[in-house]
Amino acid sequence: MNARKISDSTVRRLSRYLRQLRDLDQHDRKVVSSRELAQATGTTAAQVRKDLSHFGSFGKRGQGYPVSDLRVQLEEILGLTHRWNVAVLGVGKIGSALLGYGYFAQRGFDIVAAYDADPAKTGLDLGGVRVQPLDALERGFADLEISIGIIATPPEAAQAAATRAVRAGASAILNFAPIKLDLPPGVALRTMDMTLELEGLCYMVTAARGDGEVGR
Amino acid sequence: MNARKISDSTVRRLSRYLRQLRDLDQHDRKVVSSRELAQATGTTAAQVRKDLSHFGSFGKRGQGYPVSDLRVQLEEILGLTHRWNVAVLGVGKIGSALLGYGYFAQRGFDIVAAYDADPAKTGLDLGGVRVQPLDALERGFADLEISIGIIATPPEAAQAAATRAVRAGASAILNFAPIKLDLPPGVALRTMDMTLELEGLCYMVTAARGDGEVGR
DNA sequence: ATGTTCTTGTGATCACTTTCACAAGCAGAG
DNA sequence: CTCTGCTTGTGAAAGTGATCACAAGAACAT
Repeated sequence: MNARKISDSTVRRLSRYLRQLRDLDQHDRKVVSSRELAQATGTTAAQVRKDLSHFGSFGKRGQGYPVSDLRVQLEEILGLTHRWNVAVLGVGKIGSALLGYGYFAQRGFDIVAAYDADPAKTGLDLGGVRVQPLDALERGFADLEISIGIIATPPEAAQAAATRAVRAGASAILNFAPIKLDLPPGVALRTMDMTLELEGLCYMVTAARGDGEVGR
Repeated sequence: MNARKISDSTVRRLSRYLRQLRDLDQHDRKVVSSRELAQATGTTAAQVRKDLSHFGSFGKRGQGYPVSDLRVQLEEILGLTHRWNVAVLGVGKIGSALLGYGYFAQRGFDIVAAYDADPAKTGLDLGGVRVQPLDALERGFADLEISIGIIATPPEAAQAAATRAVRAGASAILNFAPIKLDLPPGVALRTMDMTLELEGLCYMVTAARGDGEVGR
């Protein structure tokens, strides 16, 4: 078990499986087949089995997978057995929306700090978190054991903010700024680029005209 | 030129090239090499050339690519020669943040309508757009020629909202709700799932402990 | 004209993912 | 105990995307 290199797309699917499993578990379903899991998450049964097989053998032939056990296993694999402390850097439109976004806490992510370069924002209480000046970042990351930084600054400030967060101890960055971030190796990075996605949609719509089909 | 099926990842990269080209163009750079474009967007020179070669032959050997021409070509390929009208469905934390997000307009996307099921929100003015009840959706999509719907409702309402938007004429959906949407074929879909990305980061961080490296 | 230097465009190759197909195994009925 | 129906786990095959490597130009200097 425990294979070497698991692809990004596999990890994403694992997350989706977990989401579905939590739901099934809450409804007291005991067992689920790869087929059903696949249908609910938009993939194929074979893909589900391959994905899981990278980490072990969790199912029973002829029966399926035990919902509760598999849920726990996936939580362990994904590193979700404990809660994670998160900081938001940049409290503009996006940043403050994230501070009020309830689903993070529900899924084990606690936003415990918020920082902004604008002194006018210092002290603001947003969703129970008080906005602090950037200079409080190092102390905050250390004291609160923050391991994930969410970059929600304007693009110009994003690189500096990310670098600073990493130096202060962040081991992962979720970036909402529409730029490429350079981070030291060993730091995990995911970028959510909204205009990029919108442009992707435009391509699909435009390319579909005259053509037959459009993406999945 | 104009190949059959262009992969999602290629389209994403094209968007990044375009972003860089717009920047270079504004700074009056005339020519750029695949190497430089690659470096700025986080890929390789060969990849840049392959990506572009799917659509034609835009460069000059020994010289590079003409910045302004290539910019226009990419805008045409991606379908960004005209502006796009967008509607936001669901005006909670995320929805209202999007209404105030300036970079959309800057990149050619105009949010021209916002809808919410909650009557208490009807009439609110957010970033210059007045929130309307869901029942005004069909009229709005038709009158304003809205082709992209952004789903920012709670997960329970997302599928219904998306279906309704599509029936009202949307040809693309950008989904912020953490669920799998089922849409008729021919409708383009991209999902931005924040908790999914956070969980991906957790995996990387967790898997890295004991192991050597962590994903890019 | 010729040579030098540079960079594109692209077939070939390589690496990685997904899909296929089926033996292995479990449960329940007869 | 054996037979039947069902589902997992997995090697092999197919498919897809990324990388390599190099011939084909383009500009400029001599």
